[in-house]
Amino acid sequence: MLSHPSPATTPAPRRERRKQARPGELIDAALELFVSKGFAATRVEAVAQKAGVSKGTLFLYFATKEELFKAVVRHAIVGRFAEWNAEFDSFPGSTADMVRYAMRSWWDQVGNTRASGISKLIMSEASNFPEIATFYDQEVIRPGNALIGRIIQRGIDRGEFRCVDVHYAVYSVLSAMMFLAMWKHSFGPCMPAAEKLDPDAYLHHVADVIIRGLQRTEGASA
Amino acid sequence: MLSHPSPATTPAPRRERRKQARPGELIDAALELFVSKGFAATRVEAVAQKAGVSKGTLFLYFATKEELFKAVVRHAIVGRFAEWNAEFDSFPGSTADMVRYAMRSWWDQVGNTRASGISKLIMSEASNFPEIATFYDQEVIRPGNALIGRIIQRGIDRGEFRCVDVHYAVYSVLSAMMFLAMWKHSFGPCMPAAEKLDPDAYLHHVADVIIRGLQRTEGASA
Amino acid sequence: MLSHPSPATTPAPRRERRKQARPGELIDAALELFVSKGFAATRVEAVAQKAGVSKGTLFLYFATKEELFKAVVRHAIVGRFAEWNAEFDSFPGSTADMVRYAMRSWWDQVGNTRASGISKLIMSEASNFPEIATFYDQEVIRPGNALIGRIIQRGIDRGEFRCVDVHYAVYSVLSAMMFLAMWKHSFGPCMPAAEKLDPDAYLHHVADVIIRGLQRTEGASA
Amino acid sequence: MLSHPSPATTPAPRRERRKQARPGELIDAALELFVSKGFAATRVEAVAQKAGVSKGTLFLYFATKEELFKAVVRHAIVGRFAEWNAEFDSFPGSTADMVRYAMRSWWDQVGNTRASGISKLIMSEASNFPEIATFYDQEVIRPGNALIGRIIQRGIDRGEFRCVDVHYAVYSVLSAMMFLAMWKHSFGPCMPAAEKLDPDAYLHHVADVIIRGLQRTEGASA
DNA sequence: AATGAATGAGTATTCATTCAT
DNA sequence: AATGAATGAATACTCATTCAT
Repeated sequence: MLSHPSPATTPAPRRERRKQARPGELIDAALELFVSKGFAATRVEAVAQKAGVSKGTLFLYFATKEELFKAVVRHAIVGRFAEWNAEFDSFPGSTADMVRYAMRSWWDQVGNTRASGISKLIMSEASNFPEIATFYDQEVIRPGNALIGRIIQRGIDRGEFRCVDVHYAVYSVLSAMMFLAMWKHSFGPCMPAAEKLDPDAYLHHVADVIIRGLQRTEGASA
Repeated sequence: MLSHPSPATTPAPRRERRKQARPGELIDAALELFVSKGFAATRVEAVAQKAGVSKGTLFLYFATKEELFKAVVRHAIVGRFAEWNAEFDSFPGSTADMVRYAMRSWWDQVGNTRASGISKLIMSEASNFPEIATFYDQEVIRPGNALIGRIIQRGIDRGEFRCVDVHYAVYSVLSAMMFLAMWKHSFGPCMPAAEKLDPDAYLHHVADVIIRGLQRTEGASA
Repeated sequence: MLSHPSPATTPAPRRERRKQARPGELIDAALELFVSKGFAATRVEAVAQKAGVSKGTLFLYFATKEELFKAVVRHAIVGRFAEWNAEFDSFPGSTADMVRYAMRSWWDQVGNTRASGISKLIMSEASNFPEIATFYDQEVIRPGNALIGRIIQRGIDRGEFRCVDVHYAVYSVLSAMMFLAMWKHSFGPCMPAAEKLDPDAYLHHVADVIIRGLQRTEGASA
Repeated sequence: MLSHPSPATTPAPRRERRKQARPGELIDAALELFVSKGFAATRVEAVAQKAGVSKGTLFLYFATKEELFKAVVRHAIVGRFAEWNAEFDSFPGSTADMVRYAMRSWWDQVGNTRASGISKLIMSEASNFPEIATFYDQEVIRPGNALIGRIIQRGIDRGEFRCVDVHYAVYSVLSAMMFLAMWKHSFGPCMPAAEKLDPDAYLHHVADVIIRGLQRTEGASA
């Protein structure tokens, strides 16, 4: 705001970068930072820098830091559920295999992806952004729940699984996956190599327990 | 695991002349705020106010906001493990009952307490406070893991459980509890009443699946 | 004093392909915005938009916002004084009529024009742009003063007016006109219709008082 | 926001000032700067510095820059009208003297005071702060108008003044004072000494013209 | 011990200005 | 000539931290 005669202010010769600077790159950068540092502790400047653009450019695409946050969440919710539901309808094998397949699928396509950070992010920030939590619940949690529920119901219908309360049985599977996602983005990075939780082995063993726990048996009681 | 003199969970019944505003009250207030808003988004002034003291007083007891944070975490970790280990050594019933008892115990004494927020807090802030994450791992995760591990091992030793890989089987139990704690402090508060997850039913059903999944059976295959 | 090709005061009837978006349109747009919002609070983008061109184009014509400001002021000062001076030299009627005529002329050709905003603008920004204030003083104030001064002197010379101190008597006329210009661009727009100051009536009555105040009389004392 | 282990950040030992830092000092400083630079071009930091406090302190007393602005305006409107109205009711002399006295009074108590900057400020910012302009109109302009109107009416009632339209005659007086106030804060400071408008002489001569213009006479016509 | 006024480094956001197209 | 994406210096406002009382 040069409001005075201005004694020849050098206009500063800048440039350097020239690009499409797609909002996508900003969202990617933001996702990573939000996930690891949280919303409040992430500086927009850091996001811009990570995306290789200037602070100003970020605000060209997202009016506020909060808008950026919402965009990050929305972007990560590329509902894979339609696709998964279809796979489910035509799944040929046993329901036990199906549960295993579902968990692996989730891991390969979501859990082991940067997108899994969203789960942690949402859980961490839920009380700061209730509307987003609600949105996430409807767009992700509920459909995910429904999908798992249908799988378990199939097991029951086909006589493979016990007559469990589907509503709660779902959480056996869900909690296992969510825990892994959380872990990966919280303790994961700061554990010494020796302590690291191996996701594949984790999924294998935990799925095994869950499946046996759901299956029909002759023996076993409380 | 309610660790301070204040006997109730009610918002602190402030007596007239609150001489000696104990750091405990500050820690309680801080815990609640850190859990719901996160470290960065919590203002020390809000903590002080919630504790009924002035901002200046807070700094009398905790040199920095970060020290306050550490104190909150340390304070919540008054390892109940020794006690639990003792209970375990003399537990009379079946290992299945023991698992159920352990999960309920955890819920009654930790999960259903404000202290459970610590889990969420640590997970959320782990990457911002790696040393605390490490500390928490050593003081809480590892002992907890060990305890659960001993229980499962007992089941195996006594022929009640299958010969599972104890190291991973532990996570079946752990993930179920951690998930509940996270949920309670993230989505829990913003779900409509109808959608609310009932912790007791959750624990009951999930424990059931896990126990059956661990138990020896004659039938059941992949 | 409408100084650009655009013949009307209407918001510029933009033709299809506005090739050659003349600087004049930018100056018009800038004048309006500077007058109502002030220099600092006016965004160049708003000026460009109002002129129907892009921000970049504006800088094609004006190196800086400050240059634009100067151009606006300079442009509005196409001294009508030569013309008025000529009219004065050949004015046939009484000096009282002449004063009235001068005030009406000013109103019709300047005051009631968007150009009158310049007065307000300069007064508002004088301390931020002293050189422009000086410039304005020399190009507008002083000539205007001189012109009014000559009129009053004529009245004195012809025995129509008292022997007042011309230097100060001038301000009786000047202040009346400046006040009207300021009012129009400040309170004017935000007064309820009922309160609005009617410029014609204002000029009529105020001119009347001034003229009688300058005229020779037999009675009247302090 | 120290979110990392923090490698011993030097907490910066500052202090230096210790005072009552009354909001009044901030308002004074703000008045001066707003008047000379305008609202937008005034930096809050400059205001704080001029008041001898830190930026943070300013925001301790005024939530936003705009609140500060409003406080400045409100503060300057210490309605002197009650007092003036009283003086008017018991004024012993001629109405001509009264007009002279009123103008001098205004100059001594307002115009020649830092408070006069408010007039300029309001006029300059009226379209950016319409609500304040309205407020000012009601609290200052209207009462001022009424007061002058009563004086003129007195002149008419007592046969000293002609039967002018009081509503407009008021502006003869008002415009003269407002012009002086504006001038003082705009061109005043940037005129060479030789050119300076002498307020006393200005008021004297202009008042003279106005009074004669209002007074009853035997001669004089259009 | 306790307070709360004061501080100033830090951060989101704006906007004049540049430049490849 | 004209554009509009990109830039980054500038500025309002926040909040952890200090210190006289």
